[in-house]
Amino acid sequence: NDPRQWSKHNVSMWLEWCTEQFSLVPTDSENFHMNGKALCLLSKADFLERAPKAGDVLFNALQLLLHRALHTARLTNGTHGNGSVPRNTVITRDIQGFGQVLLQDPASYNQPLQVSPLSAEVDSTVILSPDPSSGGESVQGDSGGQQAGSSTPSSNGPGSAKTSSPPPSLTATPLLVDKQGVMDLVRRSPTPPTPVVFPPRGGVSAFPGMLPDVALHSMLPPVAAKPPVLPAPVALTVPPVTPPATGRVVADAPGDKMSVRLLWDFLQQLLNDPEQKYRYCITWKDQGKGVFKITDPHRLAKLWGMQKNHLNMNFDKMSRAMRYYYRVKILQKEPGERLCYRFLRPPTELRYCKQRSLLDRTVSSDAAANREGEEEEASSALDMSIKEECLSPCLEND
DNA sequence: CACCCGGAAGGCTA
DNA sequence: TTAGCCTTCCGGGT
Repeated sequence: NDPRQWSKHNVSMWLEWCTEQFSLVPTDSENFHMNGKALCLLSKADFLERAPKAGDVLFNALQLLLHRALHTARLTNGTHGNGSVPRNTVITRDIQGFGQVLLQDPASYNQPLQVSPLSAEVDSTVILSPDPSSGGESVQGDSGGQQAGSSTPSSNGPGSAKTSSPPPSLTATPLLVDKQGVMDLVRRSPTPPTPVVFPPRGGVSAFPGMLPDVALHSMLPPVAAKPPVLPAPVALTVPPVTPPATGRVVADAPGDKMSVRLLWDFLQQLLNDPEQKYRYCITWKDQGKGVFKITDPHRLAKLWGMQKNHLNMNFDKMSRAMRYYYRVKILQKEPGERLCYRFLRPPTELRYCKQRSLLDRTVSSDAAANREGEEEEASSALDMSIKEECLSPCLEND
């Protein structure tokens, strides 16, 4: 019953169920093609972007579920009754130099979760703040076990029939979402439901919606030449997620099949952030040419690690991944300047080229031939893939 | 010391 | 089971 434990199937059933229950404009379930963990990491803006007409209600419904799940977990665990901020969670194995993650009061449904900027680089714990009414939630990262409600929804597998009744995981709960309550929340919502628009920047598009930007944004200090020494937690929106047993911290990014699981995409999204929130760690040098500079390799690597739920990520490892892109001509090093790289293909091209093998083939055939026809061949292979991919619906709004 | 490089092996996911 | 995409580790170079 904990939405964080839903499978993709559960998520899509929940979507259907909500649509019917709340008489919502049907939402393309492809836009929410993710598991519960990822779903919980979406911000309200993400919801609105994926479901402009129903996102508000869906978001609030989910927040209610989450709130309830947290409450249930607390009751079940009953471990943290000792006042102030309980330290309950180690997010995952052997975190090195990672910032604290502070989960905020879940009562404010419109602001899922808060994470402080990467801090002193010494703390390796994730702290879930207590619900105002009681202790905190405790989740165990390493144990692999799920706390409260450990009978995971995965047991209600694909066998469940498509009906108008709530998905199995929902029916099991007495009342998970009160329709009126959801509508109330929507009404009381301080910010009007406004679709989020990511303006394209320059020649490179910003892949709207692919990155649960809130999650990332919240991990970062506000744009500043030098990261602040970490004051109070910055408003951040990472829902109170259970430390992922297997999944990714940030999301199985929906909306695009490549998603931000890919490094180049991640870099592009940071570079193209509409508010330039990440320029302290990565910034365009010449956007037109795709040249960018990594200004803080360690923080960038931490962010990437966060994205992939590899919290031991460092720049050495991340740069290794980047070097694999040399071979397929996605990236190249800018000679002579440290930490300076160049994208060799526009993101629009890359987005459609899901199969690296395609790039590989292209590149290797290039090598076999001579250097001259390189780009053309690569391009034509990409063109083919683009043609194929264009047959499927495209969420892009470049 | 920090960055850079690429081989090798292995993990995770779809 | 497999392919893709890293992640991790490493030895070596600048």
